Amino acid sequence: MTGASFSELLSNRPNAAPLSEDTRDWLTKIGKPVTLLVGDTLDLTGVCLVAQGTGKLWWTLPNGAEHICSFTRLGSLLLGEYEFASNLRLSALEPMKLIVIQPSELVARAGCSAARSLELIAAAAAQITALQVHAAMLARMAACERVAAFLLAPIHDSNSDCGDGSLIHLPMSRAEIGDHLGLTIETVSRCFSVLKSHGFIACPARQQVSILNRKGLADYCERA
Amino acid sequence: MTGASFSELLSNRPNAAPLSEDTRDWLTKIGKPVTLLVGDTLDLTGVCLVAQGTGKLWWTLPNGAEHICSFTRLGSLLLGEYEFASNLRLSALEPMKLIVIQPSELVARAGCSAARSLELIAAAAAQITALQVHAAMLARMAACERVAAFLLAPIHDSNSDCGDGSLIHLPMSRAEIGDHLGLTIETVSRCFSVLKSHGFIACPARQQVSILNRKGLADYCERA
DNA sequence: ATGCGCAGTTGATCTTGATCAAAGCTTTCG
DNA sequence: CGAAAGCTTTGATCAAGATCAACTGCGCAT
Repeated sequence: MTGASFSELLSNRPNAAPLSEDTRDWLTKIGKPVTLLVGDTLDLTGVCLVAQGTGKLWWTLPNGAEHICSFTRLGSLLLGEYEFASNLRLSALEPMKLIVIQPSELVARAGCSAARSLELIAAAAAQITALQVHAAMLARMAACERVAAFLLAPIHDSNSDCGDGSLIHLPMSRAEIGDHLGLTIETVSRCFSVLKSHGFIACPARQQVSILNRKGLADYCERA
Repeated sequence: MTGASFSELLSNRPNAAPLSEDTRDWLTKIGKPVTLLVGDTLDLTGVCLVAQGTGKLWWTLPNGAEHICSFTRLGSLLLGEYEFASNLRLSALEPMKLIVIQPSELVARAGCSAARSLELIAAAAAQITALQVHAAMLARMAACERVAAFLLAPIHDSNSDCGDGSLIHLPMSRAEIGDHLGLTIETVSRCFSVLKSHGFIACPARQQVSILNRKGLADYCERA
């Protein structure tokens, strides 16, 4: 028997937490605003809400290599630093606006709102699911399939209609895509070429990808 | 520059959530007890607290292969199913006792206890960190290093002193270890042989591993 | 006790992706 | 406009791990 399709699971990959307007406002009020320019890096020391721009969440491995845990997008709630010192850093790939909330503030100001806290739990649970899917992808999918899945991730859909012909802006380099997917620059590039040769995508310009056949891309992922 | 050591990060890998006695009692009260025999499988439909035994948390990939997200241990709080239907299943590797809590119950019964909710958030954040480390491991570490890291994971330390000479009981098969680490049965077996030949471990009996040189194992992981 | 069956180990070969190397493009800056 | 630097792409080779296959050893049941 087979399980849920990857594309189905991937579409549940919002590290953009499904927070309500109310909770976003609340977090914005109790947190401190931070602005990052492209290339700026912030050592995360607490929970962080992304109010604008795309960034990469990464840490340095013992051997000095960089591993990108995830790319953030508008609305992402970064919870990984809630209480551990895992050396996570956030670097801006586009100009970013953040709200940084110290966990202690979260506790002190939560007051009596259980509903609000439970919304945060739901957001965290969504991230757990997303990370489980990502781990399965790293463990099981071939290189090109990972790249295909990466292109289908909703993180890219912010400004597009998500259908065939939609144009995706990729603010990250091939190296960064590789660092996220566990591949080298060269392999990522070759995978793009393969997906192009299948007619699934086109690369009209640097950092831009056009999805020519979304269904084809999705099916391609399913082989894993 | 190099980041935190893997073994350091791995030691932060409690999918055993650091829940307080009070919160565990509360969850036990609002949840429903479930008993699993070895081999029994439960479709997870909510949050789940592990009160006894070890299990595997897994789902089926589109191609029919099994991917094991994690092995649970005493005290694990399984949150991944909080609101998504990601087809996660829990199978018992040892006799298990569980407390299954419906998310709706969690909301309805949380009452006014913000502190309690925030403790759940902390538990979720710990899992997020653990999953990020696991993803980095899958993306970057070589086969033998992954197996070494797996043996060092605190999940195995329940009944041992954690020092050199400590004996670990592994209730899972080579195939299951491979399904968790993204490796085949054969590769896992070969890695065990390599670690034995280095004098890091010994396998006195089926499903048992003796850690002869914990420091050596840890250093071995750091090469990644 | 004998034999069957399964988990684990070991060996040989093949494939995928990493590594090493070189050549195109783009963007930037003088 | 032109040179330089940085991405990206493509090619050739190599190595780690998958795959295919055989064998070992232990547990269990007849």
